[in-house]
Amino acid sequence: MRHALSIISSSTVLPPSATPSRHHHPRRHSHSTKTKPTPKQNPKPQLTHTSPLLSSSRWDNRQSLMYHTKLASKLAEDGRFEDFLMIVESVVASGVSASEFSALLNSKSVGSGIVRIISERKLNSVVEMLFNGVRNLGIEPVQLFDGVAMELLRGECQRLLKCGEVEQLVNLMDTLSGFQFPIKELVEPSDVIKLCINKKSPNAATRYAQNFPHVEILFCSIILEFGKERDLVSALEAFEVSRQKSSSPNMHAYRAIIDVCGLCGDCMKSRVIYEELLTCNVNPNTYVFNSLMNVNARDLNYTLHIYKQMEVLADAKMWKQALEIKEDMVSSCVIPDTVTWSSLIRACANSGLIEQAIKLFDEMLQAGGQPNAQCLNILLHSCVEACQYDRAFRLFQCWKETGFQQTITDNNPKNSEEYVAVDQVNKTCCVSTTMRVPFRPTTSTYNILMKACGTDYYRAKALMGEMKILGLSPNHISWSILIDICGGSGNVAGAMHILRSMHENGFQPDVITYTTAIKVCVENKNPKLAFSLFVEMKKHQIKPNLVTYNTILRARNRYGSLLEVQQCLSVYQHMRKAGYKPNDYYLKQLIEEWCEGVIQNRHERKDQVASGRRETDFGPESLLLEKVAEHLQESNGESLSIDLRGLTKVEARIVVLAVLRKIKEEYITGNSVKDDLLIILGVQELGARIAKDENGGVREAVMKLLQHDLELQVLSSGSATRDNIRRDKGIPVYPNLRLEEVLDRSGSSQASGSPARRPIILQRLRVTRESLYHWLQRKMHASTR
DNA sequence: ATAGGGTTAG
Repeated sequence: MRHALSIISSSTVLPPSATPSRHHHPRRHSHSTKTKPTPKQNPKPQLTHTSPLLSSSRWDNRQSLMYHTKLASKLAEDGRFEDFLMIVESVVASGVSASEFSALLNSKSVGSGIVRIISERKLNSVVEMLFNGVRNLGIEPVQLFDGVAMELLRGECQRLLKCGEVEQLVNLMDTLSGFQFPIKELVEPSDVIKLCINKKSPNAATRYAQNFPHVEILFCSIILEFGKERDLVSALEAFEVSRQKSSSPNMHAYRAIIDVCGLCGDCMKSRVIYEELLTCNVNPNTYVFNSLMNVNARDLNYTLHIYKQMEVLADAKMWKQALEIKEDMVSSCVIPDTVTWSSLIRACANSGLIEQAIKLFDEMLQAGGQPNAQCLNILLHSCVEACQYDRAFRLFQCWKETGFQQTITDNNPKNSEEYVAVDQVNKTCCVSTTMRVPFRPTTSTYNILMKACGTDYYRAKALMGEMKILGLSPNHISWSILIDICGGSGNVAGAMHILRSMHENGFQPDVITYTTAIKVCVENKNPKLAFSLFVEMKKHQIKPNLVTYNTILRARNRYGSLLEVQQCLSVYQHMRKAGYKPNDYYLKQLIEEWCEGVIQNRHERKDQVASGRRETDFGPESLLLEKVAEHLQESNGESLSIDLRGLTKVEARIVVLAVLRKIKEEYITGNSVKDDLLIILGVQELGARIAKDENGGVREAVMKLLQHDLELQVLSSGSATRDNIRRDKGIPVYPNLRLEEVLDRSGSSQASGSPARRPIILQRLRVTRESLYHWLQRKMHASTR
């Protein structure tokens, strides 16, 4: 075999006819008797990989393709993936499209090969090698698995689960998910996690959890599950991983581990964790506090101490407790300081309680508190958050006029006498000790006020001028806001102008600035400009973040051209490469809409879309989008074949429509249809009965779309179409590597004992070039009317 | 210890 392979790797390629027929496996002949071997038409051997056997006869090509397909399948079945890859590689190198060849492969063989490797515990490195290999050739590993192969793999995973082979199972999941393999379909995630818990393996549990988008939630449940088992050590280990893996502190995880400390009777540990949280400068939320106090309920002193800390760390929804504390303080004649007042006000403001916040501010003044700019800014910001822009400006006006040396009011100036009167009373009530010093607005104040301008660009601009008069300098935040407002008023050009003028003012736009500008373009339906900004920011070494990606992909409106959809898909792919989890939901919707645009009677379709069937009918994540991306790539223009395997019927429809839309776009730009359109539905052994539901109704759905909706002429594949497989492309031939040789030397019992294997045929459809042409004609005609 | 810009569906 080594010898054979060394010949393979040499560059000399001979046509199959050069292979002595006695070396062929007899079974193979029994299937090829239909066509008599034609005499050598072209005895000249092909010498390089780069010039495939285009001149060889049709018979030779088909014959040798089938031969290599069988050989590859056999090698895979024996788990000899290195040799397998070599075959696939050479077939692809000869010009056969990778996906078409993979469709021919007996996926059951590939599946059982992998399963065998798994059982031999050699799995990870081998599977990884195989998957990387096929991926380099342009085949997604998942394509190697059809229903039967998946079933085999699933069976093996279930066995590992039953036998409690945690490490092996999780290793496998890790490897597979690295290749976008739908691992959820192999074993129930909760079962795997349960097994990890039972085996006391937090490491395996967290490793597995990281394969899922909702990893934070899974981490929490792992921590809690260990807690239920009273296994604090494992829970802590899982918590540690969750802390390392999440970019920002996950309060849910903190709460979970504190609860678990309680469950396991180690309240001191919970305190340590809390202290750690504080040293990271993180504000725990109410839930964390509640749990902490519950766990430490027996130690009243500590609980009280915690309770006191809460009043500084006032967070959202904590206003109630905060107010209670304030009451306590006031009733015990303790006057809170400015920071405490500010925190109290923020607690209310964050909960959207502006009335309460303003009331608190009033109280603060009455109690002799010394307000400062931050405090006012908090108040102003809460008005802006609640869209009470007028109020924000009135408050600011009041600030400018009085400097808050007396009680403020944001009500009508008419009532101010009344308030002054109240103030007088207050002044006499409170021991008038503190002198109130007026304080100046800051850049932040103006930034907040600019936000309060809504879409009034000129007002915002005037504020920026006022800022300068006061000796304050606008910062990059001010500029970002100005861009946002200008764009919000529909003035994209103006927004771009501001972006450019930032440089002159000495400011570098940052991620947020660019994201804002991109948002402006997207909202004003200028995706082209949005993409150019996206390119520009990357050129300036500014890394887009999740918000940036979401913003540019968010454009919900219909994308006009093929180019725009291609750009969109490429952003999507970049995003995944950058390690962000894209929200497929939007993009799927966008792609679907774009594709459905090919159909004329859109009103009819809209109802169908509105009926809400689509959410339920999508297969493994990202397979659809990758498929569409693959088919819309410009380089793909020549080969008109669509591989629908692995897709649901809804997805299959979208992919077919995408290709049709691409054909249409190209037709408009002057490129007419060059060939029939091939649609690969799946593989099937010759003579085997087609199970109706095997392909989930994909065939029916696609037929309905093509024939009924679009009135295209569709030819179904039978055994007759086998002759057409790659009739125009060459197949490499390696006379020294023979199927029988593989069978003989592999020593596999299946090899000699198995019944004759049937040749595999592609189940596929062919849409004729003529009918596509007519369809385009009809469309053009309809659109000019 | 307190403040300001871009986002997130079901």
